[in-house]
Amino acid sequence: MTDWGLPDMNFQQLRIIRETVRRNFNLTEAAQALMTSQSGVSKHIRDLEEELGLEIFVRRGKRLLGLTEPGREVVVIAERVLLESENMMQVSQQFSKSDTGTLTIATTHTQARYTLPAVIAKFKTAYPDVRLVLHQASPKEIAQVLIEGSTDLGIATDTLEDNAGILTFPYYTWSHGVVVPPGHPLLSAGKPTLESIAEHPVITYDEGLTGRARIDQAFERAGIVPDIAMSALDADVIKAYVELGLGVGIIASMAFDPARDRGLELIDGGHLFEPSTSSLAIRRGRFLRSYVYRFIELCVPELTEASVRRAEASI
Amino acid sequence: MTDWGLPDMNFQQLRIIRETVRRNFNLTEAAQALMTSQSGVSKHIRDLEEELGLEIFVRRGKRLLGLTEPGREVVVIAERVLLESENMMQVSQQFSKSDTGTLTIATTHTQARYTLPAVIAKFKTAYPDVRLVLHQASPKEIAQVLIEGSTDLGIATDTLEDNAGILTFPYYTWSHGVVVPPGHPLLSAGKPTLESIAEHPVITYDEGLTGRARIDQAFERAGIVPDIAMSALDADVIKAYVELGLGVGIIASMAFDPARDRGLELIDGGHLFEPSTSSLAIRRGRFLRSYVYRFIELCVPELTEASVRRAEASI
DNA sequence: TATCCTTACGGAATTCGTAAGCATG
DNA sequence: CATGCTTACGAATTCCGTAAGGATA
Repeated sequence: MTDWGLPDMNFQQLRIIRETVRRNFNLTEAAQALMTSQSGVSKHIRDLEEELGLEIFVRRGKRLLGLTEPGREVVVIAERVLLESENMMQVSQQFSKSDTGTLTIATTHTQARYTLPAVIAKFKTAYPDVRLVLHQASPKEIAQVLIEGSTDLGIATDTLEDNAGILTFPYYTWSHGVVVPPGHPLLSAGKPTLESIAEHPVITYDEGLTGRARIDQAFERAGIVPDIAMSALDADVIKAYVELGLGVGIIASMAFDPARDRGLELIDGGHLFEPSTSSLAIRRGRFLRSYVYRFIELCVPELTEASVRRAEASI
Repeated sequence: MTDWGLPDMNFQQLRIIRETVRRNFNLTEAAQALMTSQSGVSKHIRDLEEELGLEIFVRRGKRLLGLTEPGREVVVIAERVLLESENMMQVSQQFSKSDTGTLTIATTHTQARYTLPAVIAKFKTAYPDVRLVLHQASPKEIAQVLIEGSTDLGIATDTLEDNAGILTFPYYTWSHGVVVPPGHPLLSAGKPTLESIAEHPVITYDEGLTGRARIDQAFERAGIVPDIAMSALDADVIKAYVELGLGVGIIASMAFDPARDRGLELIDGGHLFEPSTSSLAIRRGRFLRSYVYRFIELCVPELTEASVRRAEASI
């Protein structure tokens, strides 16, 4: 080419440096993720560096170790470019196939199992041709797939990372409850207290999940150290062990279904634990198909497309 | 290629649709502007349309007439992508050659001739290796080259178009003055009034230039219809004709230099005309080399890089 | 030694541009 | 009929992937 100074990078190069960063500077992995060859990846990086006239990556010998100072800036811009290019595809499909496509939701077990089914049922009848992908993940993973751009919507209770690229909206507020087998002493002593609960082994969520922080907080404030006999990733597991008599369970109250969970009793815990709020989360700057907004509206009627867009526009 | 759904557009395609819009949908011109062939342009557009699965341009037969509804969206995104890709080049040069490069300023005659020389002199000593390009243009053209991205900084007095993509900062405030040949009757009658001025033929700026609106406004409010004997693009021309005795001139007062303009006298007009404000303007979202910020600071010391960036970040 | 990056090189795919064909005003 | 867009097709360029070479932990 004639060195005319026009930018001559290409999208593949940008994808490659983005992926290289995501894969911790392992070109082999990056190549696999992009379904291409290492050699191509290597060359593309060198070409881009040459074109920009600087080194993007810090190298020791032949290994890539990290980003240089300018490299950090370059990657940030590359991510913006790629985000917009993906938006372009989305916008196009919005027009060409407005009610078909894929809605990808990353969420925790609790939401997927107890909250979303009703919403999803409604959504499916309204948009039968939208393929729904439910990606079950931890809050941290949810934040990651959001910023990566592989997910439209994240739904979780706990910290969706205070990442500037992620925008959250309150979904609904709930509190924990206590589940016990029928005939359990806690059922006959009036409203249970933290103290009375702590007399039994406790089974609840793993750390960082479904408001576990609220539970720890409550006991800590009361100066009580409960005997956490077991912790699990989801309420179904907890309930199963409570049913076996291994202890009392503390779960999100919406995870209790009187009809299904006949072998258990739920005691409201609103007076014991701070309420938790589950949130909807989207990637700032990502174009969302109109049905994504419809889905959000099904979750929270006040969250119209206009209001979400407005929130995104503000800092 | 395997139709894997990954975006497979390239920058050239985006440049082409952007340029096609700018050239009023004339592919021949767009091709020339991008230094490539019409056929390539034509094919690239069709390829992109096929990839996106929609028509970007409205066609009648073989002529392109405008943008389709989705086309408008696509072009907006394309412009963002290209803006960012250009930013990437800028950022790179910022690092690789921090104090060399080009500063492109689009401005009107008045600024170029009377205000900027002092600033530019200072700038040149501070940044001897920065090439300075002064693009003299009308306010409307200035707005255009700013949004096009071919200019770093715009400086003008009059409406820099209320384009959302352009960010303006007040530069300095000034008012018009009246220039007359020595011995002119206006010099001996105390402070001139609009009435007394209107007794003579008036020579001033063309419409839309250098605060001409303020002049018209003043006369109109006073219910006076001046005899605009001649209008010109710049003060030098006006002064020349005033010197020939064709009338009294109304010019920006900073365009009068007592040392140079010995054949004329300036009468202050601050009591007659509303003051005008000249502005600095930049393209929102465009990365500016650090020396551009230094230049702005030379113009208005309070306008530091940080404050400009802050203004840009806010809506 | 196993992993990982770079370079070399041949083949595939894309892009480009000339030229001819055709539509529009 | 002059301008402008499209298509065709050969040439130039770029991109890709295999394979070999060399560096690193």
